[in-house]
Amino acid sequence: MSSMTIEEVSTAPRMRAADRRELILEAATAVFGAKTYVGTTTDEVARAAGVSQPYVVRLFGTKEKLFISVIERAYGRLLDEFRRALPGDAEGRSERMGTAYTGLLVERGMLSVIANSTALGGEPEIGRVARAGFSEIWRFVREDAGFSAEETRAFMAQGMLINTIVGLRLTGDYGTETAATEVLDTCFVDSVEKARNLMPEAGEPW
Amino acid sequence: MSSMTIEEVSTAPRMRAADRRELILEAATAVFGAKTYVGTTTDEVARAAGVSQPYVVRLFGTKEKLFISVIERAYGRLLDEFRRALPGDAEGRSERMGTAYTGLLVERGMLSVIANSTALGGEPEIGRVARAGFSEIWRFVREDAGFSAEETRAFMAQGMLINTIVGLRLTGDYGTETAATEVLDTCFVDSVEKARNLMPEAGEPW
DNA sequence: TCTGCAAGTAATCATCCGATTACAACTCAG
DNA sequence: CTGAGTTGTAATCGGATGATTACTTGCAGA
Repeated sequence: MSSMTIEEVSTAPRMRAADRRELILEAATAVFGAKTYVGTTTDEVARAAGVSQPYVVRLFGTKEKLFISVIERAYGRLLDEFRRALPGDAEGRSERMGTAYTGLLVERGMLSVIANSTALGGEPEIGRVARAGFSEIWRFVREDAGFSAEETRAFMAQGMLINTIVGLRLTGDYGTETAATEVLDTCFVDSVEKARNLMPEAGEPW
Repeated sequence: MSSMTIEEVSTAPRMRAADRRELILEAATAVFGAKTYVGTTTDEVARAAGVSQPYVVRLFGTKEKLFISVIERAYGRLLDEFRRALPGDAEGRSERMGTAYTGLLVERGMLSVIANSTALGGEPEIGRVARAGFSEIWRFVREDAGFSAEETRAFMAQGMLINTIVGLRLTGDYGTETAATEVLDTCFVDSVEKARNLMPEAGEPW
């Protein structure tokens, strides 16, 4: 009674669990994308989402289940964007889908999470989900977009090269290093600047 | 004196440090390749190499420095193989180099380690080495092998797709799943069986 | 032969991290 | 208005892991 203690806002503002889940998934995508699955702690995800670490674990069960939700959501978003890129002349389809892919860079960690998932085939649970995601994309490109097998191979390969550019943080070397300059120039013919602005820099995570 | 205790061979057979280093690098490549950089413990590497964990740390300083040695060695081996694939008619060069790349699968973890390194551009030290490795390969393909920029892009992209096939453990789904079957058929036209035999299976690491 | 360095280990430490438990506060149906 | 379910946190635990320390053993050259 003698002293009035300041009421600290120690808890996050109330929110329905479904909304909180989505918010955590968004934050988790950014953190997992920047630091890989194994390299990320549930506490970092929690802090990025503005909640406590135990709450993240309780909402998703385990870190592994959280990551599975993250990559399922990422492949889902990718399919959404590809679907939106379908309408229009068939010749421009590949380019529109490529633009849709790099456009996902604005959603932090989205591409990196997909790239990371393709390295985790050895993990029993995560591997199954990652293979399913890859297969679904392949099937979409092949059937819904109507690419030939060879066209699909080339398209997917190009996507994996873009993942590498992002993962390696090659944009920082553009202009000063030959390989980085050329790979960016050939991958993003006349949209290099736009692509560079969307990508993470070399100085650490994202 | 009353009891004769069995002399346990508790220490590894003596070896010169340089040889031991190479032996550890080989084991580390396999383990890092199977479980990623962050997911691997120095103790696992030590056991795979048949030495104690502290000795691994002492020989390389830190886990990070060990991994850097591993990826430098991997890019070096890759360049060796590419060099050996150069001689001969120019039209077959791309195919010979592709074969050289998949041939590296026999050296456990080699390709996976390279793939993993391309996701670690955010790590200050490792990122620098990984970017240098990528640049060196690009430069070789471009200058020594004489590919055009566009040919180089396509060649590298194809390599990244192969990394994905390995990382996802797609070979296990060959024949039962359409996407896996098609991607393997298009990537390894008439050498699918050979490639499958070299690749890790889905059931965990390698 | 002996001695000094190189090769190697056992034991241990401090830290980190995912998970569990127990509790607090908000909200809304009856 | 109340009480029960939902949203959320603080505290803490046990196991793992990278690194350090202190020690042992083998070997080659003076």
